[in-house]
Amino acid sequence: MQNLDTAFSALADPTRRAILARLALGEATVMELANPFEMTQPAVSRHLKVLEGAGLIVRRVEGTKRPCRLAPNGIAAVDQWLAMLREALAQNYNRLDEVLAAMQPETGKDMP
Amino acid sequence: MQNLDTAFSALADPTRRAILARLALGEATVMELANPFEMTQPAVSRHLKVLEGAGLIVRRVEGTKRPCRLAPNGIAAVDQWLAMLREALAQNYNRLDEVLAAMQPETGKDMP
DNA sequence: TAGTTATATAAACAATAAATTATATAACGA
DNA sequence: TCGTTATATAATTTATTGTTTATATAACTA
Repeated sequence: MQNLDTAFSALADPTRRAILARLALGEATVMELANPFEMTQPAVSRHLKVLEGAGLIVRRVEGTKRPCRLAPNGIAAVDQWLAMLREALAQNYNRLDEVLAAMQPETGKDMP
Repeated sequence: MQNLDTAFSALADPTRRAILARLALGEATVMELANPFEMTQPAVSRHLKVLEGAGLIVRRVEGTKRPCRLAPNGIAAVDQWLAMLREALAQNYNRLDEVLAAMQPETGKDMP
């Protein structure tokens, strides 16, 4: 699934996660994002393009500025996929529970 | 945070996600994982190494086999980070709610 | 012990990605 | 209109990643 590829690899970069964390506080322009990071403006522009392509942020036009904000449903696909893993882990845990419950409680056996 | 880097970039590869999805059904050896994918065994071994390095899977030794399974808390860090984003989005949504609530309800205006 | 099976590691290569510098576009303000 | 500000794009370089083939290790099996 292409969407998951782009979303996860967008999230894999620490600068992009920092940008998202900044946007969690509210809208910001490209320069407002570029300043705190020791990084050139073109570099930040590219990161924003990646985040936009992954559906994690949206931008509007305000004169010469392009304020960015978090996309409301940006992490939906990622959440859904991870939910599958979580569910599988929970089921495995339950299965382990069953195994432990089914075991004859043989006295004196040391079980880790 | 190094852990998030490795976890997210491990999840960014579709083959590795497919491996995790397979392991969601239960333990599997390297060859059991390699067969369904049209991919050589060394390639799968490398993917498994990446997943193990990211803390997403664990392996045990069973004779000459190395069965893999999902790591119980593998996605904990990822979950936690994404929870931050979700919370931020919810807060932004509440803020929007406040704005809408504070607006004078001018009659006849069409509001989406 | 010899052969086979299961996995890991190394070397090599193509493709991708992140960064920088330099330059383009386009709106604003004097 | 001219200079400045905000952002985007292009070209280039360096680093990383995913893959394959070839080879190594190590445990079963006959």
